[in-house]
Amino acid sequence: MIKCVKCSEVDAIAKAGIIRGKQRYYCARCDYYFTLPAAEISIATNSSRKHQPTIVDIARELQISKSTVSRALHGHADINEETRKAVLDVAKKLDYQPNLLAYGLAKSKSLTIGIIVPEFINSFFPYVIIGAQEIANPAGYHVLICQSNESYQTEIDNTNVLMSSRVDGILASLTGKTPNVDHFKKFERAGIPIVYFNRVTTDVCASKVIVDDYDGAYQGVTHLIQNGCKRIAHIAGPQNLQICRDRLQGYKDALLHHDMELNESLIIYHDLNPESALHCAQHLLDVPDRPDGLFALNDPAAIATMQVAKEKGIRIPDELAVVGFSNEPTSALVEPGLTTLAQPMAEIGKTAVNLLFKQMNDTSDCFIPETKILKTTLIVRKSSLKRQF
Amino acid sequence: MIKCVKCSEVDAIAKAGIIRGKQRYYCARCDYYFTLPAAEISIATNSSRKHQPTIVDIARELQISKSTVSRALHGHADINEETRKAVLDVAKKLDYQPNLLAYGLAKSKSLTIGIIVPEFINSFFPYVIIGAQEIANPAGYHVLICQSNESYQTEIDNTNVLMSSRVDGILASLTGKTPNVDHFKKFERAGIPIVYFNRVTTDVCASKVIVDDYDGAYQGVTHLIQNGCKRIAHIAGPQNLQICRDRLQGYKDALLHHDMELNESLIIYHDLNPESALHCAQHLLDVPDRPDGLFALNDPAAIATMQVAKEKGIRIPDELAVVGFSNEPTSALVEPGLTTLAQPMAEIGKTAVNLLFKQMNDTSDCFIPETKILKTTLIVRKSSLKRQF
DNA sequence: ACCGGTTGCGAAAGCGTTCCCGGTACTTCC
DNA sequence: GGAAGTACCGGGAACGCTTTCGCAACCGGT
Repeated sequence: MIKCVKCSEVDAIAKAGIIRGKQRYYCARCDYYFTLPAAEISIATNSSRKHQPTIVDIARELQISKSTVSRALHGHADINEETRKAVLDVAKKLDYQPNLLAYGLAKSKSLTIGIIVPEFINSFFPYVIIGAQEIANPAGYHVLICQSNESYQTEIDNTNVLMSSRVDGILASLTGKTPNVDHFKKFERAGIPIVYFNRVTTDVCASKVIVDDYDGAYQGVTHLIQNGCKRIAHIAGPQNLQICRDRLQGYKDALLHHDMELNESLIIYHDLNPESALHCAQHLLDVPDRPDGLFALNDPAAIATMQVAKEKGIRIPDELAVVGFSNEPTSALVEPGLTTLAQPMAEIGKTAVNLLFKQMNDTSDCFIPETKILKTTLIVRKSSLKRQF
Repeated sequence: MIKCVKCSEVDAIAKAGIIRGKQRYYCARCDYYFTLPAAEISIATNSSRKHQPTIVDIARELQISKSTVSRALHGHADINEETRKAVLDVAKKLDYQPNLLAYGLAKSKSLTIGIIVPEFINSFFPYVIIGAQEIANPAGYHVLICQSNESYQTEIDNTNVLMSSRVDGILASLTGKTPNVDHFKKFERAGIPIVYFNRVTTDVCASKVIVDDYDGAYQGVTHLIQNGCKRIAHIAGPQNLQICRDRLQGYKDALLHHDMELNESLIIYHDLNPESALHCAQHLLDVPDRPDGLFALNDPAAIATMQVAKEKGIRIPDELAVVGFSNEPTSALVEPGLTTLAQPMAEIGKTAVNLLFKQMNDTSDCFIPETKILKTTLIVRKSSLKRQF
């Protein structure tokens, strides 16, 4: 005996097909289609994921409205001190944790900043990230880390992930293969501020944090010259990156200003993949007229070269003096210690986040990007001090 | 001339105080309080944050409902192929990116897994994270990385952040100071699966991924014994961590099984802070009856000891043979190369995520935790091969 | 003509917040 | 004693999405 769920009519009911596996009925009297509720099937289905307390739970417990709870939790005005305390007590009792997703949806901000780095196996980027967190966390922001793994496609994917996550700002360091920054344009269009650091390009108008790469390279190469090197090679990076062009230029200018000849065959291009470093080193040390000095664009490349040199029995620094870039912790551990240009890694992260915050809080309609250039410091170790000199 | 916004009465209007800076009126006829709307003030306020396209935008463009758009975007059934294509086209045209916050709110899942690590300066955890991402990303999950910086309080804070972010699962490796895992219990209560890896404790019933630390330590110490060491020291870790207890036990048993005496004064406890490593090394090498072999609980501690030994002019391995643990890339770079027990780092990450997914998809009401124990491999380098032996 | 069944889509209820508006009750002041 | 002002609180829309369910339109077989 089927009763219409609306008019409780019994006689005017007709079957009206099957819908989603359930019998459908039609009540001719009230012209209404309906199916019968699934009769208490699975009252407690799979409730493995328990209900997390919400402000509504707190409100119910205290018999007040959720607006009041929300106000209380945020120390808003318009709230009685006693009420506030009561809310805070219940919140603690229920172990309430605000739902950041709901918060983000309501406020159109996620309290998250995204960081895209090419890798974090070497210490450079981890240190930058730690610096960034040191500023971001106390400000209530947390950090979503994406690594592009030196892959252009992954970098694009990462931008989409961060876009979907509705991050409030971006810190980015490009891969060596990124030909353009079109995939970052969407952040600009969406009004999401972005600060590039370290690996930047010139063809974009945005805030940047870099070190004085030209100057660092110039210093490093000059140091090699002063230590008696006559044929100085350079492991350069991908030329899409400004950082690599600057270091290359610093190398070139240092040679020229010291009246040394510039030999293109002594410049090798590294694509920043770990394996590539070894190939560069091999190549470099295999040429007939071997260099007696090397300025590498980063410490891993310098260290890789030192390893290969050792295998070949080439003495460092006497037969080959080496200077790296970054002063990663490892450079102090290798034998001999690697002379290198220290970058203020944590400082880079901090500066970048500060720049980002500045841009996020900027209310003027036309924001003027800023470029911060930090200084490098030459750290002299044994890898560059030729004995016979 | 004020008109009541309800009944348009003019005469029965009286002023009724100021509310939030605005004049309030009272209409005696309809017993109604009201204020006047703020008359078009700031039509275009600060719209620096542009509107991101939503499914409603797509729906409007195609004159269909947002339900249909949602279905189309997810390749649902109940959708006409043509409609689906049209939706996809418009989505592409508008550069639509789904709002993960809204998605998460609606579905009560964030497609995010949280990872808590004590640090990521050394290479171990980065490699684990990369392994984890290799499984998580293709499955549509992304990873929220928190580092506790070896601080118990920060670890607690991190659990709260991850709770608020409504992550769908947790991978955790504890600090050396974590006395208990009460702060992780909330995940259990909320039904959020959690897998501990590497730095685990015994006092919790959860899935774990570890390596056979006991066996690794046993192998390492045996190797030292076989290379002629008579007095083998051990830099041990905090005893709240099972991993450290196991390595210590492996060390002890290896000595006992080879009829060597166990000298408690040769065991030094490292709290895992970077500076502490140097203190341990100093202490170890300053004792009058210096050890001739060292098994360190990890590579950084082993390398720190090698550094200190070098400064003191102690020859490695002849005067002090050293074995580390983990096979971080640096251990191959130091001089002499560090003998160590290789951990399958990426494998640990992958296994942990797989275990997590297994638990997330588990529908049975009582999940049985699993512990995966991976194998270590002894990598012999020069730091342990005494010449005169 | 009617029933059984299929296909495709729309309406609307949530998800957990925030925040704008009203509204009540009370105090203060002329 | 009435108007002005203060202190608090509740209702409800909005954020962008998923999902359930209702319903129209159709088709084929009796």
